[in-house]
Amino acid sequence: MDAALELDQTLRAQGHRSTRPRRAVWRVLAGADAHLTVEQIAQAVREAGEDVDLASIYRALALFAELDLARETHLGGQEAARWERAHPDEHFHVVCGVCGDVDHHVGSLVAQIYEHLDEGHGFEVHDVDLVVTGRCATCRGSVA
Amino acid sequence: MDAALELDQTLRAQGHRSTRPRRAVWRVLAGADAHLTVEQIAQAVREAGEDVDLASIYRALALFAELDLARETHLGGQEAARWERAHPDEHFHVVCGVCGDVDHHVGSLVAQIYEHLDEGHGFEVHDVDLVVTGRCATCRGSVA
DNA sequence: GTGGCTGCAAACATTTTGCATAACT
DNA sequence: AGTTATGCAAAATGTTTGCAGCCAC
Repeated sequence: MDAALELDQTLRAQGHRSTRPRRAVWRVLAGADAHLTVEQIAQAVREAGEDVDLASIYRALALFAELDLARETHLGGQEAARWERAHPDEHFHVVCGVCGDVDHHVGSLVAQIYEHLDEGHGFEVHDVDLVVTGRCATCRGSVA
Repeated sequence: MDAALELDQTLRAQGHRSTRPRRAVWRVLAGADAHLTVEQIAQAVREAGEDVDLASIYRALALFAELDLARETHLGGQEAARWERAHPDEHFHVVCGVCGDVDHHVGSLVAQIYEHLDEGHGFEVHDVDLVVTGRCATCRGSVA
């Protein structure tokens, strides 16, 4: 239970409480391989036998983001936000508009952006949100 | 009236009509230097003496996007969408969280992303949405 | 004249908030 | 016990849609 420990310790270290809803949300987030909407998290929590109110999920996620445990991403336009456990490595998202698949791309691009803005323009970068939409190789091949 | 002509011709070429609301929205979009929310566009249209319903603005913008006349961007999280006239050059947005200023950065980064994904992974890129948040040089200096 | 477009109002989806109660420490 | 966090419900926000009438073609 590595992830569970990380949650408990991080929460306590900042004066927050380790509660059942927070643990339930975290368990889903840490066990998921994909980017989940809040609705999907709610459903996964329900399927795990627990029940957490949507509002509490929102509050838990906001707290996790503040503690750098989770990260919010907006893949499409006004679509619902997606959440994932915070990864130490910088990455960006590649979304296929046909099959809806979301890929992580870890590379030097994000780091390049940091450098470019910091050294070149004196801009202190907090966050880089890079979403690429298009057609993945598989869908590209199957249609034409 | 260069922009006005572009609108009329593009609309007609695709079988759409040149209407008063569409022209009003376009005039604002073409004359603005910044990224406007739909609400801001509505206000600007009103200040210009015309009156266009919000729904019509949404519909006009959706059409403009389809015709590659305008481009939608989501700067923050669940904030309202921002609109700007489509520029031929690829650029990305740099947002200062302190003063709220939004900068355009034209550079090779976006083009690099295209190449990287297309040649390296067979992914056909439709769109690159890159938003960088942080503190601009001015705000960085004034606070310390 | 006709079909696309607009305005209005109502629906929708997502996220936030107020408050009484429950639960963690 | 003392608070902090939760659940519930209601509000806020941004965007979409159905439909009757209007306007560009």
